Amino acid sequence: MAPPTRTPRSRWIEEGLRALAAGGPDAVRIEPLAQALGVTRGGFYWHFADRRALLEEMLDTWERASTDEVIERVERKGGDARAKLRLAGALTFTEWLAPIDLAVRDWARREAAVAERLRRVDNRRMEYLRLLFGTFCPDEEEVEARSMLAFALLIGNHFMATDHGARSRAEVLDLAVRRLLA
Amino acid sequence: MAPPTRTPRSRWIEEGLRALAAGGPDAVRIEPLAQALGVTRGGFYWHFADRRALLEEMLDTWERASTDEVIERVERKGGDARAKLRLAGALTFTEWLAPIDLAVRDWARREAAVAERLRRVDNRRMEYLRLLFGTFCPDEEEVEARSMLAFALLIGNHFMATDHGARSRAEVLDLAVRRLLA
DNA sequence: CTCCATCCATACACCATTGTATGGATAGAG
DNA sequence: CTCTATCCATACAATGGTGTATGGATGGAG
Repeated sequence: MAPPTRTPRSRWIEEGLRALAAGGPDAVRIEPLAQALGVTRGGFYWHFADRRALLEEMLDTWERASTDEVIERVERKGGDARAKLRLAGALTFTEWLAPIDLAVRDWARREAAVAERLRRVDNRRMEYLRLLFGTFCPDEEEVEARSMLAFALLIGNHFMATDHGARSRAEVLDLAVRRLLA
Repeated sequence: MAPPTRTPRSRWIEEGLRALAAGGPDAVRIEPLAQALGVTRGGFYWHFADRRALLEEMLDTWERASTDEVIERVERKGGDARAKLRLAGALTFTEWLAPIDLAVRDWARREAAVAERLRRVDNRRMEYLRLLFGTFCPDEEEVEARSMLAFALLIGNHFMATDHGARSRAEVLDLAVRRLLA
């Protein structure tokens, strides 16, 4: 009754996320996407009502991948709070997720609906940070300050373009992280 | 010999920066810019060779405004290192400069020439941060860590979309800043 | 008053992309 | 083998931009 889906929704979404990561939301164009997938736009409008619908589903996919899935993996691996903090940071800013995160972050500045999603995602992450910092930080104000600093550090690490003399960026990052986990 | 320039280069650049701040580099389109200035594109191509040339000059303007001018103003005002740090942060992320900074930061991810400029700007800022932190921080590694954390905090502050329960963002920011200046 | 540097309007050719409409192609269920 | 759900190709009209060419306006210097 159904021949195997040749290029299903998921492939359009995947390719869309790749385009978003590489060039921002304005770079998510149907025509080039189809070209990248080796087909014409014909099939696209069978799967999606229009461009907006694709963007919407891309964000759905990203939202799930960058919160629940990350936290679940961290919890499954276990370890003490400091290890969990390091792992959570690494998993939310993988080579695949980081550029999408940054693109969405910039996108959110100009689209209220995207901002709303980012707020949900960031709040979920901060919630988790507070939980972890809270396990070895008695003062509530310090938990909040460290959580914000930690989150900002990860974002800044990707958005900053500085050299650090003899040190590598990774070394400086580690220095900063150590300070936050002290 | 010269009638008063009606809409000189500077007005195109200014409007261009406004568009960049609001919608990223892809939103800097000649036609809408002209419309915003109440003229047609006729005059644009008298001032600039093409769209690229405008973008280039916009970045020139931004580069100057967000480094030399800021540092010069901070030094003129004076005060101790901690006061200078706070002021420098406030001046580089004014309501006018902040959104341009963020847009350029995202833009730099996909255009090598923009990345090169941002590197210059960020290095100049970090240099200044190191200088100031160095006045009350003996350990060189700590100077580097604090400088990076401070810079990342300011960027993250604008790119993050979190709530903080009872506290306001400004309060949490202040908590974090205090921790960095301790 | 005239001239000319400066800026603007208009028209043109061109391009990339969107969304719609319609007619296939294809492969597994039956 | 046939049927049908699924997907693709193609053609079309429309939109919104780019850059070029050309012919004005306009107002202060002289």
